[in-house]
Amino acid sequence: MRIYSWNVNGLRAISKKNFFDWIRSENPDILCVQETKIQEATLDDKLRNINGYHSYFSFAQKKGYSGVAVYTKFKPISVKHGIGIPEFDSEGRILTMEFKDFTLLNIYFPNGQMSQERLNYKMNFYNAVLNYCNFLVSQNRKLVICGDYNTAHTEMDIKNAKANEKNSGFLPMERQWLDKFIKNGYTDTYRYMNPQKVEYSWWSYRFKARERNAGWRIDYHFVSNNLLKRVKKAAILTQVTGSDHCPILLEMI
DNA sequence: CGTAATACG
Repeated sequence: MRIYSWNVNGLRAISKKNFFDWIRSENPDILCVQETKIQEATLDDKLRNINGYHSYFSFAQKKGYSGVAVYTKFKPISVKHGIGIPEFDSEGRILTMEFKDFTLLNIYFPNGQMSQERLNYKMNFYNAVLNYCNFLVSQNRKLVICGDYNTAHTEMDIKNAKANEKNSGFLPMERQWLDKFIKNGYTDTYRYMNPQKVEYSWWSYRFKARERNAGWRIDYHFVSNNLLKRVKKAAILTQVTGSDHCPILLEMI
C-alpha cells in the first residue's frame, strides 16, 4: 500500500506538465493532492476521471484558491468534506476517507505568511485538526494524516533555520504545535524511518531556491501511533519537478 | 518566481 501526497500548486497547470506521466510511472495506490486551485466548474473530465482511480475533490469558495483532492484505487467506505467548522470548511482544505483498516486525512494546512490574521487562522486550524484527530482515535480509528502542514519542524527540516525563525513556517509556536501533535500520539513517519536524513519537500520559486537546495520539509505523512507498526517506508521524491513541492511517499504493509 | 485571477503563496 503506497500513499503519496503532493502539493501540486495548481492541478490544471501540473496536468499540462508531468502529472499524468508521473501517475502512470509511479502507480500510486492512493494519491493525495493539495492546492488544486480549481472549482467544480473548471474541473474537466481528464482530471476527474483518471483510469483506475476513484477521485474526490474539496473546493474552496474562493476561485483559483486552495482545494484538495484524493485519487484512490480503493473505493472508500465513506468520504467527508471538512470537519464541521464553517470557517475552516469554506476553504476546501480537508478530506477524510474511511477505508477498511485505516482512515485517511488529506489536509492543506493554511499558510500564515500573509498577515497576523492568517497566522491566527492557521494556529486555530491546527488546534481544530488536533481535536478532530483525537476524536477519531478515541473512536478506535487508525489515522494517516498527510498533506502540506506549512511548517518545518526542527532545524534539520530547513536549510536556513536562523534566518527563518521569525517567519511563519518556522515560528516557535508553529513548531511547538508539531511537538504537541507528536505528544498526543502521532508520528512523523519520514523522521521515524529516516532519523538522520536531511531532505526537503518545498523550495520557493524565488531566488533560485531549488537549485541552491534552500528548502523546507513541510509536507508530511503523520500516522496515529496505533498504526505505526504498519509503516514500512517513508520517502521524499526530491527529483520530481512540476511544482514548488515534490511528492512524498508512505509505504505501509 | 509561479499559478490563476488581478490575490496568494
